[in-house]
Amino acid sequence: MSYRIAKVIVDVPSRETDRPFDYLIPAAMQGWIEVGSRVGVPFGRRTVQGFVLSLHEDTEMDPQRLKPIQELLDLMPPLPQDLVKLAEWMSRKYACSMISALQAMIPAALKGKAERYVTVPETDGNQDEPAFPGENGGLSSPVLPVLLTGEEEEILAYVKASGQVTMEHLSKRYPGRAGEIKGLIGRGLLSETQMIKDKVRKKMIKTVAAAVSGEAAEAALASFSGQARRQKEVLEFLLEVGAPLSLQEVLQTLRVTAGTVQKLAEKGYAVIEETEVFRDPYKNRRFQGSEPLQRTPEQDQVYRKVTEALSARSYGVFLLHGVTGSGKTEVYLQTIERCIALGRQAIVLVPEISLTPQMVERFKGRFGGKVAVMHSRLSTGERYDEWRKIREGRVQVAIGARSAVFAPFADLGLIVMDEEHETSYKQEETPKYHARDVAVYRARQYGAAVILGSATPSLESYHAARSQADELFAPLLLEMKQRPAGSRLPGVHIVDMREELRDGNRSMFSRALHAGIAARLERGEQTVLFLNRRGHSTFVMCRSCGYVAGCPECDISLTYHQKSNNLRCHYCGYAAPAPSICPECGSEHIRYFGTGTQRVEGELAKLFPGIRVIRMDVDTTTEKGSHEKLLQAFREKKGDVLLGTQMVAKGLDFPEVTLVGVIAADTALNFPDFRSAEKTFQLLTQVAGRAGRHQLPGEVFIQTYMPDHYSIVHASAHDYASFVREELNHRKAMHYPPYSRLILVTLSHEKLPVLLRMAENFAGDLRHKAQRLGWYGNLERFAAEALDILGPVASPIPRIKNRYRFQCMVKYRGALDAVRLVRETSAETLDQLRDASLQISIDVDPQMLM
DNA sequence: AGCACGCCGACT
DNA sequence: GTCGGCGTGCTC
Repeated sequence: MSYRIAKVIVDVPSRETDRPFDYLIPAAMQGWIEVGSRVGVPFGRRTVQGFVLSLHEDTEMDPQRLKPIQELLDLMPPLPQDLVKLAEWMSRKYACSMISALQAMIPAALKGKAERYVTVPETDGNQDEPAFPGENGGLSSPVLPVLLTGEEEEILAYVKASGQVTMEHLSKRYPGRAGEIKGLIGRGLLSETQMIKDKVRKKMIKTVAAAVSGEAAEAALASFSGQARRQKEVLEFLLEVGAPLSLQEVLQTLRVTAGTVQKLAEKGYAVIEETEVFRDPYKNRRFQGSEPLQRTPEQDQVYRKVTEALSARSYGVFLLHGVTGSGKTEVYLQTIERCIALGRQAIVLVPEISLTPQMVERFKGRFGGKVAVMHSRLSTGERYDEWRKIREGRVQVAIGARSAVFAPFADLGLIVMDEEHETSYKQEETPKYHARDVAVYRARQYGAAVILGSATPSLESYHAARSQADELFAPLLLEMKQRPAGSRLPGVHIVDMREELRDGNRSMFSRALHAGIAARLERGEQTVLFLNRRGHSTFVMCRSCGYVAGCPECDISLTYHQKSNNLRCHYCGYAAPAPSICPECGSEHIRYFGTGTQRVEGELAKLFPGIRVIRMDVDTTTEKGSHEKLLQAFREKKGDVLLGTQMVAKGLDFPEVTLVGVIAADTALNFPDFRSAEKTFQLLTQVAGRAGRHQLPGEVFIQTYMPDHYSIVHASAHDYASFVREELNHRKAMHYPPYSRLILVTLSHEKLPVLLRMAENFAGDLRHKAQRLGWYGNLERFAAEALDILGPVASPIPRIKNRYRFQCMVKYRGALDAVRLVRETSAETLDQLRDASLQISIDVDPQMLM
């Protein structure tokens, strides 16, 4: 049986090309082309990269019209078959194109682009067979006495002399002569070929090894006269080592030249080979080994449940609700160990922000060379190599952020998702997937286990575990409530800032927090101060007229960057120098409202002269490694206070921190997002978990203007269950997730009035269709299957990059295929309106409503 | 997305 | 007269 046809998804990001195209498989590629292969195919008048979706013996197309696959780009298909299936599922679930789903699964290094080459065709016999009958060559002019201009002669001669030239190089050498080059190609005097070129090559090094041994080696050594002393030395060295060495290394150690080694190789005494090497981002790091700890009874119970599923090779999702400090990581490590012992592989997902060197250290320490790390700070080449280690089965564990969920293991056994509730698991760009959903789907494919770990599980996961309503996603709830001996949850005090103000304290520190910091300074203990970044952006405002510097292309205020003294838009990248007088009224009272953290830092310096503050925010952590350096400094007690945003709340463990202060707990609460209470609760619980993890008892102060808000009250009591009960009641009443599902549709256009009309049009169509299906408007009646459409309304950021934005929110419940409805309606709208400026973006299960 | 074809304005 | 503007249509 032979497959002659391959269905290929081409790398052309457009709605019309988001379907498979049929290609012939050339005889020479038979058996090499597989599902998941990356190929170069002719597409229109150019060559593009594509992925093989499936293989067939036949085609529904006219076989005459099919073109053959031009090249196979990798020996091993970059995508195993299961990932191709996953991509199909993703494109349905998230309304994204197949190519964007496939692209998300492979490292950027494999996003090849065609490069054009020009050669002089061989003209020995003057009747050139056209490469593809029926192609442009069909009518090719018989070889007439051609008249060439001097310019053309020159180009022709140059190409002939060089053999093969890239088009890029040629047009650089002959600027403005594109017409001539095209003409030559058109007349068949030059021929053009295209080949896909990868972004990165495999890194190759030369190695040397002795090619002789034993008696032959003795004889070889003896054969050297006094002339070739250096060669003899090299051979002696190689024989002594007895294994291949990098050429570089040999040259450096023996202080010889490459020529010497070359000579030795020519005599047949040594072999020089090209070997590929893996770029190792952790090459110069040593990791301290670690041994499994004795499991506590709680840890043991979790361990047993998960490993049972592992041994049975049965799909299972486990929601591990463990309080901060209950030892979740140790459970992960031990279950992974078991997974590896069973001959299977594991993926560890962590939020980008907590993928710190400490985290990597723990896994490298336990599993050493069995671990590949996928970090966003790696270079394209490094990422590619870590990925290849996974694909080629050289490692058993992959640890990384969101995209590591696609790690191409052959027999995936376990996926651990730490801090399961984090919003960073949802990708905000296309494909807008949620790593949790992808993890669950993959686990079903492989009969694998998923551990979702968190001290504050997302309401979606928790509710799914409690209700067991969803057959596919019904996690088993496992709890770890105990902290290890010797550490207790800290006492949490809520400070009512309204009262402070009433009593005449206008500072950002309450009297209690102030006293707390003072006491720590005296005792030489450390403090962590946390400031919610939201609502504390660094905008520029004129104090006399109220002017705020905004982006001319986006309806958003510009952010002040201290380093470059300019203003930038973080949506479109617009930058302008910071003004010293107000452009509106000319006043000099224009002020840069520094980051919240800068202001807090200033105030601390005023209140506690000589205090050493380590500030961690976007300004101080942009440089590579600065994050780690600041934490290291704090650990070495080079600072009294660690002051920062989100990033100080994540999994940090400092023995000498006995005080944690939250400057303003409610900034996030005032956000118009139905998850704001949940986010606040999660954040406060995280932060509160930072104090007193070791021998010293800890204390937490939460400053707020809403001391009675349930998210604050329950966080301060470390009471997840009560918070969830209350929050779920709200969600139910409002028909918000987990009692409904959401799809956010954003329409954008250059012209506001046009957009308005089109958005109304779209929403109207959507309503009609939903009505016809009998889905529409039943949400309020608590029907099992119901759908509602809100909007269109202006998006929270009404204009980005000079494009206006309106959005519709689809809320639905039950097993309706609402995504399909939205996708089809959006396609119809685009087809009917035929307005190139209109864009429709679909976000399924949106996390950010802002 | 490209890349070509096709039909109307300001220039040697 | 033509060089070149970008509308629109297609890609196995």
